[in-house]
Order: sequence, then C-alpha cells, then structure tokens
Amino acid sequence: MGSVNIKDIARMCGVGVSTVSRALNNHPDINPVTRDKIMRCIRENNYIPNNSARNLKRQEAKVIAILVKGLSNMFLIGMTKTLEAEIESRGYSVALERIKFEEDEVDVALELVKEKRLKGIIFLGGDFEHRVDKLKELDVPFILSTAGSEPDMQDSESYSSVSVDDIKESYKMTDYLIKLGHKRIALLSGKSDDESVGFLRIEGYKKALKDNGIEFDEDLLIYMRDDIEDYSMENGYVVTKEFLEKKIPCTALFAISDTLAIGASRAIHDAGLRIPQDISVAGFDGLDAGMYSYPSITTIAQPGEVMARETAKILFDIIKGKGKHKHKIFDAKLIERESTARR
Amino acid sequence: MGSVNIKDIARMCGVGVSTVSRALNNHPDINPVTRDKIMRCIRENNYIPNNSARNLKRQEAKVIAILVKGLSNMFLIGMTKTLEAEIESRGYSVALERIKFEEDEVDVALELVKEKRLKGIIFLGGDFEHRVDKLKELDVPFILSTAGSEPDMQDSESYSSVSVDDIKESYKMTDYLIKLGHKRIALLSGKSDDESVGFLRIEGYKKALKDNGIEFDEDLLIYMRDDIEDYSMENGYVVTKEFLEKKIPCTALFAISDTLAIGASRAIHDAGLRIPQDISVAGFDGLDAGMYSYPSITTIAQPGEVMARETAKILFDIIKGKGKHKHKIFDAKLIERESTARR
DNA sequence: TTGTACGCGTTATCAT
DNA sequence: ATGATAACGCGTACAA
Repeated sequence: MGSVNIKDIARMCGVGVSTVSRALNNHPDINPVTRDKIMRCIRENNYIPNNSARNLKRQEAKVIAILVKGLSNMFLIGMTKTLEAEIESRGYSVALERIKFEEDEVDVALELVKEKRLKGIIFLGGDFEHRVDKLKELDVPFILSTAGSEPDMQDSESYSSVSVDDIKESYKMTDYLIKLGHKRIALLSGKSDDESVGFLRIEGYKKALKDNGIEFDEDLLIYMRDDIEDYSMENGYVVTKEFLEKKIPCTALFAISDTLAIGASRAIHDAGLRIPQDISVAGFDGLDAGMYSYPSITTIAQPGEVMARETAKILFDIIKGKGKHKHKIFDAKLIERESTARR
Repeated sequence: MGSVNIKDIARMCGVGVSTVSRALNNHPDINPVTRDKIMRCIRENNYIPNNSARNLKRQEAKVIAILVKGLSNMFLIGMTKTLEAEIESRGYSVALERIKFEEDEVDVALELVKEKRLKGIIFLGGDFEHRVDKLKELDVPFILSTAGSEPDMQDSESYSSVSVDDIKESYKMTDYLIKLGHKRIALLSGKSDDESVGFLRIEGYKKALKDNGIEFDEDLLIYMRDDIEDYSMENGYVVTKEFLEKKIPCTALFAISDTLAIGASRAIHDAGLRIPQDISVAGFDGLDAGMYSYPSITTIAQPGEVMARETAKILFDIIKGKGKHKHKIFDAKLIERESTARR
C-alpha cells in the first residue's frame, strides 16, 4: 500500500493504462462513460500521478518558472503575485523557486529546464554581471525582471529584460533632496562589493551631486553589512546607528530600499533626532511598509504590477513566436510623503 | 543539441553509463582516473542530470519538504530560514513549497511525496481543522508547526506538532492591557470565518475579559477583510480606519499580528489620535517590523527560532526511529514596548 | 573496476 | 474508442 500507480488503476478498472492516462489528461478520444468510471476509481483509491514520471515523459509542459532571488524581498514577492496571475490566465502553470543569496540562479535554471521541460523562465531580482556567457546555455526564452539595469546588458538579443533605470531614479531622489535644500545627504547603499543595483544607485547619487555642484563625500556613504540579512530593517538600523555615532553632519538620508529606510528611521529616532525636522529620510521601492510607517517614507515607487504584466507579455510573445527579445525600462515615480522636508 | 544525457557522456568517454552514474554520485568503487576524465567531460559538455529521472528511480532521497502557507507571512519566513539550516546541517536537502491561501496544503503534500520520495514534511502555518482524516493518508512522518493549537489535535499519535498556546497567549496580552487600566479593548482578529488561529485568539481575549469582570462587547471585535491580503498592513489599516469612523469608544487595540498592528497604528495616527496616549496598540508575533516601528509595538513574541529547531529535532528523531510523535507547546513572551501605556 | 540490462511511472505511438 | 508497447533518463543488481 505504499503507493498506487496507474497500472493498479488500470487493472482495477479492467482497462489499459493508456485509457487511464487519457482520462487523467482529459484527452478528447475517450468514452465519457469509461472516463467517469476511471475517475471515480482514482478518487476512491487516492491515486495521485507521479510528477517525476510525468515530467520525464512529457514533451511539452506549459510551465513557466519564476526564480526569485532572496525570499524576504517584499517588492519581489508582490511582483510574484501579479506574475502568477498573468501566467495562469494564459493557461500555463508556475514553478516558483526561491534562490538563496549564495546560490547561482543560472545553475538552478539550467537544472530546472531539464527537470520540468520549462517553456520560459523569469528571473526576479539577482545580479548577472559576470554570468552573461552562462546565460547563453539556456535554450528556453527567459527574461530578467528588475535586475540591475547595466547598460551593457541591454544589447543582447538572446533574452529580454524589464527594469527601472536605477541610475536615473537614484538621481531623481537625490536631486529632489538637493532641491529641498539638502547639501549633506547620506546614502545608505548595498554591500560594499555590490556591483549591481547597489552600485548603480550610488552612481545616480553621485551624478546628482555633481550636477548640482556638490562635492561627493566618502564619509556620507553607508554600506549595508554582509553579516546581517540583505536589505533588512535590522541592517538599516544597525548601520545607521553606527553612522550617527560618528556625528558626521548631514541633513538627509537616502536609503536604497524602503526596508532599510525604516530601520534607519528607527535609529534616527533612537538618537533623539526628529524626522523630518532634524533629518529627512527617503527610501526606494514603494513598499506598503513605507506607506504605513510613521512618518511615512518618501520613496521612489517602482511600478511593480505594470512591470510584472509587461514581463509576462514579452515572455509569452516570444514563446508564441510573435515577438523578438526586448529590453524595456520603466519610469518609477517619486512619492513625497512625511519623511522629507525643506531645509 | 537540445539536451545531452548520461548515455551521450558515456559514449563520449568510451565507458558505460553506470560508470558515469558512479562518477556523478561519487560512488566509492570507481577508478579516480576514469572518474576525473568523466567529470571533465561532463563539465565541458554542460551535462546536467535530469532530476525527474533521478527522483523516479531513486529509492531514498533525503529530502524534507517545508510547506509554507502564504508567502508574505514574515514570521513564517523567519522560521523557514532556521529550519533550512537545521535540515541541511543533518545532511538532508530542503524542498520549499509555498501554498497559496486557496490551495489545500495536504493535497500538495500528497503529490510531493510521490514526486520526490520525501523523508518528512513540515507544515508551516495553515489550518487543519477539517483535514485530519486526509492527513492520515500521508505515509511519511510530518509535523505541524505553528498551526492553530486546537486542543483536539494534540491527541493524535500519527503526527507531531509545535506551536504556542494561542488562547493562553492572547489571554496574556488582553490581561496585560486590562491590568494597565484598559477596559474597552478592540480586538483586530482574523477573517470572520476563521476557525483556526484567529478564532483561538478571540477565545483568549474573551476569557481574559471574563476573568476580569469585563463584559464582551461585539462592537469591539474587528474582522480582517477577505478581499485584501491576509494579515497585511493594508488590511489592518483599512479595517481600523472603518472602525474608528464608527467612533466606538475604546482605549486600546489588540491586533492578532504585528503587521495588522502596524497598519492599525497608521490609521490611528491618521485619525488624529496619539499612540499610546489616546489609544494603546498591541500586536502578536514579535516581528522585526514591530520593533523598528515608531512607536515600537508591544507584542507577544513567539520563539520562532527555538520552535524551528525543536520542529527539526522532533522530525528527525522520528525519521531515525528514535522517538514517538510529540505535541509541544512553547511559551511566548510579552514584550512591552512604546505602543502601550497605563490608562 | 567496469559494463549490460532492467525497471521506476508515465505519456506517445501505433495498432486494432 | 481502446490496448499493447516503446520510449523518457537515470540508478543499480548482476554479470564480467
């Protein structure tokens, strides 16, 4: 009784295995009567088809994999929801896979393609700086969604991408803060060795400073710690606390994620400073968490839903053969909230 | 060139498939020289074994599945991390599966057992009120972790469970608020038809009121909306806003999750009320988010890490045959923070 | 130490 | 409409 299989069902119903298979996959050419008989038998015996065997044998699978880098990224989780809906509405199913920070998303993808006969892959987050060659091994259509928008990656015709312009958006926020009268703006960035999103947002920050005639000050650059979870509130709290203890003068802090900004805000409160009177705080992403914070966090809101829908559209166009690979960049929106004020 | 398989590798190396297989799974009895030759060939040709075929053939798989109900539950995500570490440290690998709210976790489990030859299953969250019979179909050891601790489920000897006593902990918080002088305490609970955690926490709340001679007032019971994501800040915000507009007198609000409490806090601010001076707010779970909020949220902190470690321990004891199924209940800790004050 | 052959549970092909 | 049978790619007993 370890496990009942298709053969057992066939024997019990007095039919061949292929008939059972037909019933299972509601094939057209099968007598409705036998079909019902078989289905009843299946239910009565709690028969569950073995997916490994199915995947092994099946030719085409109508499955799209979504590979998310990091499970705790709320922004990506939100996109996942939209993506799932989009994919399922097209009659495909979703294989959601979570990639740990130390894992290589491309390796996982390669494995998954073999295992599940995927029709397409969506990479959510993650950085692909040095993996472009490896990506080419993938022989199914794939799309990089909200990965760092490095200019040199926009060229390829072998895959698609959807993202915001991290440099531009970071510039936008920095410029906004400067226009509010801030001159000494701390930047709470990624890990010190980040060559993707974190790096790009630093670039935008520097560019905005330069265009406004403000000199870049290394002391105002705060790096995320790599012994604490990436982009966590805790990380934001800890590094901001350390920063504030150095008493480096500044009137604004721009964190490259809302979660970091929330942690930073708390550290600022704990230091006896008021937001935004003593110091303005800004984030990035447009998470709900920033909106329900007190004070609510001024942020660069990425159009997650729109991006997710476009991601699905591009991918399916390619799968259906009615489109080439595209590289699409979306505008994010600066949302002014309570955490920033004129200086 | 769609895909290179083990036979191709064997042919290219001039060896038999079993030798390649041995190299892959670093079997003991294989000549190191041939082994290296094969491994090099494998790398050069980007050969990746097909997991479906492996799962199909393999007898024992050393895989534990973690089935998480709802991807956005921060508390469960935290537990997942600890669980993964515990499982991997024992030489097993993890199959993490996310169950949508409308999906049946038991069905998914049943399927997964067949597909991956699991050694054990950990259910994280979810409610199993009416599925006890279905659970019995599972022929691998499993454990319910932080599912609602219904008394009648503690009996079974066919599975384990780890949880907090929801009634007791809810009682604890309610009693704490009462002792602070609050008499009219709003309860922000689960969906109106919740028969699991939400229901139990209402029970604890009612019991505390009764023991303190306070009459239960239906008007103070706020239900989560089911057209907004469960336990989200947005849900907490919306229902609290509606509640406040009714002007029902109350001096404290106890939400059955920290995320709900954060949303509620924002609604309270928006209504022009101060926390905790005008109204005290309390949560449940002990999330980081509540700690970094301003004001920080008084909460019932579940010992997530300890529970996760114990979950792994119990499960592996059973797998190794050196333990019976257990039902363990942990104490949660009331953490006083800024959001509650004496009346 | 290495190779051959069978079987895992299913779907696809080809008869009937 | 239905049944027998050959794959799918791999691991493993068994033979060499």
